[in-house]
Amino acid sequence: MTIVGVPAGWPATEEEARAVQDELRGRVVLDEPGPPPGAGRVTGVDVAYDDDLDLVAAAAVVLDAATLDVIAEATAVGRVSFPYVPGLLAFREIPAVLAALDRLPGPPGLVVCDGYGLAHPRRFGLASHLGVLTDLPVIGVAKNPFTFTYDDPGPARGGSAPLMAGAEEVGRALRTRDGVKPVFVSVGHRVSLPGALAHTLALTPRFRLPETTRRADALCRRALREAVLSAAARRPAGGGQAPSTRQAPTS
DNA sequence: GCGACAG
DNA sequence: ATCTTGTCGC
Repeated sequence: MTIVGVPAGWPATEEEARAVQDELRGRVVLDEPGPPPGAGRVTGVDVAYDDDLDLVAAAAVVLDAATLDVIAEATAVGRVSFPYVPGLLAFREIPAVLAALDRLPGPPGLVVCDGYGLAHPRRFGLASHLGVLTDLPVIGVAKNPFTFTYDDPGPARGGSAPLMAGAEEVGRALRTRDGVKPVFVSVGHRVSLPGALAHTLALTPRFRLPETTRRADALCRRALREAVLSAAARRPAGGGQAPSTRQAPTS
């Protein structure tokens, strides 16, 4: 199995990463409504990690937007490309996600990712970054409010309230199921906020989280397990093979 | 300065 | 994200 390396020139420090965000931020497109919900394709992307083995596994799962049936899926396993730093999540996830998207047999349509887009300290979260690099329509659906504030939406599915960064609305807290904690939706690239909300509701007929993220989450965990197992199998230590009897290094 | 902080 | 047992409910 091929292991995706860290791209040449990938930021190595937080300063470099922030500079990249500042440079790419201007390429985000916010004046397009995006594809209509409930038609065409919707693709979920997600990533799982094994920090000990320095492995990251990404998955992309394409659904028929009308039926939510799986049309296609792809995975990629790579080297961890950046530590987790709040505000710099994209640098940790994007190389593997791009590799998984590349391996899809057809076009992804709208992409839904875990995390944020516009709702970001520098207004350039994962969903925006992925959108700029692929020019695909992308939205972000996060499970936590990050540093933002919001008033509780109405208790019924469909209720929403502004997600605020100070006095600026950067997304919405959206109740996708009656009486269940909201999710946090923000625009990534080439999709309007109402469009992002409509897509999120279309993807949550049964569960709090979009069907896209659920499928992608399950697939990337599976891919990571298999990568960890095959890595262990290639080494004597935990792979069930005879222990190595090498000479201790003489200093 | 300290704490909080998507995944 | 990930580490983790049992438990409540459809």
